[in-house]
Amino acid sequence: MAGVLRSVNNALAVLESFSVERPEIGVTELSQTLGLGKSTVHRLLTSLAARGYVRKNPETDRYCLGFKAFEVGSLAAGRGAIRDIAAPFLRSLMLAAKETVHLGVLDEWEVVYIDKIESDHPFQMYSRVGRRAPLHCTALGKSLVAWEPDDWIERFLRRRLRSYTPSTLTEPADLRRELAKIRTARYALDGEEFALGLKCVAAPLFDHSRRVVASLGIAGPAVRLSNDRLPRLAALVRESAAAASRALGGEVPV
Amino acid sequence: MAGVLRSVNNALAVLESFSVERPEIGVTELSQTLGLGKSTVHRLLTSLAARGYVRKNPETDRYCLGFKAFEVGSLAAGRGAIRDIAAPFLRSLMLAAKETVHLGVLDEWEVVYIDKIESDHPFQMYSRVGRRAPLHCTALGKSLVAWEPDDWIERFLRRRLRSYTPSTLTEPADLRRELAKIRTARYALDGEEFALGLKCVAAPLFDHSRRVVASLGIAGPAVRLSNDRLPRLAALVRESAAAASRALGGEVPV
DNA sequence: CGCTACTGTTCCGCAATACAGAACGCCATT
DNA sequence: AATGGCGTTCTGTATTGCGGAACAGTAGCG
Repeated sequence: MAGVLRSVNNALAVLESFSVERPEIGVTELSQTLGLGKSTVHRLLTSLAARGYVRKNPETDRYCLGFKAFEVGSLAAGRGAIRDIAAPFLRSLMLAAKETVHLGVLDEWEVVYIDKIESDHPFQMYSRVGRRAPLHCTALGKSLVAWEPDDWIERFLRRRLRSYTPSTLTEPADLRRELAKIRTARYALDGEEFALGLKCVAAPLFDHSRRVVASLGIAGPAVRLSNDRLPRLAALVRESAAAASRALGGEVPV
Repeated sequence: MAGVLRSVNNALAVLESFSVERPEIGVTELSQTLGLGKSTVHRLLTSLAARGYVRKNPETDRYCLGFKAFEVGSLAAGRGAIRDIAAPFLRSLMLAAKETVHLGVLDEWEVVYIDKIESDHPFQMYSRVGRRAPLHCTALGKSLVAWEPDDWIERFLRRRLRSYTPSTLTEPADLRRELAKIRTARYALDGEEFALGLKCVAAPLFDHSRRVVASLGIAGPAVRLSNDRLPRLAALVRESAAAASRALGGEVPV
C-alpha cells in the first residue's frame, strides 16, 4: 500500500476489530486475528489507550473501545450538523408514521445510518447507527443516488451490484428507470429488495447548494407497510424531508 | 511517553485536530498545529484516508473526518447498548418535561454526553453529543459519582476541582454532603453550579449488577427550571431513570 | 505574461522507531 | 509442583517513518 504508514494502519485495524459481538478482546486474540506479534499488538493497544480510544478492563485484562472514539466519531457524524438539524424532523416523522425512522448519508458507495429513532413496535427492522447498507436496494440509498450527477450514477451502475432477494434490481437499465421514477415521485421505495419482509420509504434532504446531503426513511415489516398504507407514509416522509431541507437552507427542486 | 508508538500517537492527534469550528483542515495548517513536517502530516492523512477515517475534499484539497470514525465511535457508545435501551425513556422524558434531555456516562473523571434529545424551545443549554463536562458541578456528573465506591469518591475528591460559578462546590466536605443528599433523594440538582443561568436535574440508571452505568438529565435555563417546577421535574427524571434501569435489568436500590 | 506566494504532493537518505521473539510475571487448572 | 495460557517487558536489528528539498498546481498582482 503506497504511502500508508504501516503502524497507523495496524492501529486502525485494531480499532476495527471490536464489534457488537466482540466488545472486549484480549492481546493474544487480536494478535492472531491481525497476524501481528503479541508485543506489537500490546504496543498498539497501549498507544490507543493513552489517548482514550481503547480502555483496558482491569478485571479481565482485556480491552474494549474507549469514549474518545465516540467523541471523534460524533464530530464525524456532525457533518455540518445535518444530524442535529434533522433530529426534530426525524422525531416527528416517527411519531406520525409510528414506525422506526432513519437518517442516512452517502459514503463510499454505501449508505451510512447516522441516526435512528425506533418506534414502540416490538417487531421492527434491525439496524444500528454507524452501520452501512447498500445503495441500490434500500430506499435510503436509492433516494441518495437519484440526485447524484449523471457521471457518478453511471460509475455506480458499472459496479457489481449484489442481489439480496428476487426483487433486488441489479441491471443498470432497471436501476436507471427506478432512479428516474424516484426523481419524479420525489421519494424512493424499497419493496423487499434488500430483505424479504422488509419495506422502506425514503426521501432526500437538500441543502442550500441544491445537493442531496442526507435521506430520511421509514422502515418496517412488509405486513405493516402494506400497499394501502404506503402512499400515506410516502407523503409523510416527503413532507418531513422537505421541512428538514428548508431547515438546512435548501428546497426540494421542482 | 513510554510504550506509546509515536506514529500512532501522531495519527490520533490528527483525528483530534478536527472540531466543530474546524471541520476541514489543510496539510500546512495541521503541520503547524501539530509541529510535524508537512510530508509527515500528509502521510498520516493518507493513512487515515485509506481506511475512511478522514476524507479529502477534492475541491479544496483539504481534509475532514470520514465516516469510519463515526462507525467505530458508534460502537464505543453502544457499551452494552445502554444508549439504545435508554433512547425511548429519554424520549418520553423530553416529551413529559418539554426540555432538552441528556444521557451521560462516566469516563476518566468526566461525564460524556452519549445522547441528547432537544426540546422545541429556541433557548436552551448548548451541548453536543460526544462532548464532556465536569462531574462535580453537573447534575449528570454528580448523579454518576454518588454511587461510585467510597475509595473512588475519595480519590475523586482529592483532585483539584474547578470553580465555575459562585455556586460551584469544590470543597470535599461540601461535596460529600451533596453526594449523600443525592443518594437519599435519588436525584441530583445542578443549581447554576456549572454555568450561571443553567439548571439541570438528573437521576442514575442502574444495571443488573446494581451499578450506575449512566445518568439521565433534564437541562434548561434557570428561568424555566424554576424552584416551583423542579420537584415535578425531579420526579419525572427519577421515574424515567427507574424505568430505564428496569429495562437494563436493574433496580434503584432502596 | 512573468513573478511571487502559497498550497498539497512526491522523493530520498538515514536515524530512529517499530518489529518479533524470548523471557517474565501472574493466574488457573490438573 | 508442573503445565498452560494470558498480558507485559525487554532487546537487537531491520525497516520504517521522518524531515527537508524539490515538484506541480493555483491564485493574485504588477
